[in-house]
Amino acid sequence: MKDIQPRLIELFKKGHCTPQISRIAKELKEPSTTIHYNIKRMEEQGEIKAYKAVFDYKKINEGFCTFVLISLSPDEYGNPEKVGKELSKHPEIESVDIITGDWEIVLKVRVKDQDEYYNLVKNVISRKGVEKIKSLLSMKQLKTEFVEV
Amino acid sequence: MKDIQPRLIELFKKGHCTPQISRIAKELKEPSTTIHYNIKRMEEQGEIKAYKAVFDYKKINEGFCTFVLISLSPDEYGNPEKVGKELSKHPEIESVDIITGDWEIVLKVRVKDQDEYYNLVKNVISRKGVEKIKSLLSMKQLKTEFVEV
DNA sequence: TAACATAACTGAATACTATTCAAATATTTG
DNA sequence: CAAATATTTGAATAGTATTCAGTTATGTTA
Repeated sequence: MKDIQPRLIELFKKGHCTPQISRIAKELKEPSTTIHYNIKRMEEQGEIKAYKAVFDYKKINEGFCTFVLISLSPDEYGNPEKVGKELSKHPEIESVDIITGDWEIVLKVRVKDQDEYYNLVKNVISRKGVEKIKSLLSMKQLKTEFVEV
Repeated sequence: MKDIQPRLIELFKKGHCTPQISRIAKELKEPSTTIHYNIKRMEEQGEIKAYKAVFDYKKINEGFCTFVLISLSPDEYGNPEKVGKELSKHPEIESVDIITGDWEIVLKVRVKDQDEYYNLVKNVISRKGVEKIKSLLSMKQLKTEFVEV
């Protein structure tokens, strides 16, 4: 047992996949070289950022999912990008957006359970500049990353 | 000009990609047949749901991104899944979660601009059973679908 | 509108990669 | 501990991406 799976999950979250050119060609009824040409152009122009896997997160022990609304303290209020970029580095955080309204940042977070979530909030999210947070706990996920689950 | 691009985007949002087994094998320094075996098992067990592309959504004219908090009316309050599943069908909606707290459902939505968003709220989101909504507008996306952008 | 330049498309040849298979090794179960 | 099951692996095969050169379409300029 080499414990390949956790390493695969780590790689697949961010990329390590590639388009299925010939299947797309068949489906769109176009020559595969034409599909190839168009895909490569989209990659060069930066329209496509990555090819990655979507998981059944429950099955890979990341079934505890929350949206975290963050309010920044006055001294960091004008600089949400700095805080946001720091948070982006953490693998448990799926998305980081700077938003308008009552809150400055919204995160989507995936961890195993409440205990892990508590630790993440304590050690990562509640950092300098974060004044208040509100967690919306996902009870059930019907669609994620454009994929119905 | 065959206008391949919009068709590619549609396909890539949900799948039509595949793992790069030999590159993963090199990176993990394991035989590619071992990698192949482990990936296929994860697929069979349903741990991997899809292989898909992540876009620079601004560049593909989906730069207007919001989180939509939905409150259901008393008659649909006990049945958020029905409403959520309906909403899941729409290609502009990236994710649908049923949540705890003051709101029942949270969506992540991607459209071109404010006009398109207005139409989506009017024609799709404000349906029977949806009592009140609150939109959090994403000013800047630092990370999405685990990919830093 | 004609001449030119550039971008998009495509078939054939090639290089690369996934997949299959059979055998070896490791792990679990009774 | 024996038997069954799961995992790992190299070699052979099947399948797919990529390259290249030529063609067609589109856009630009005088």
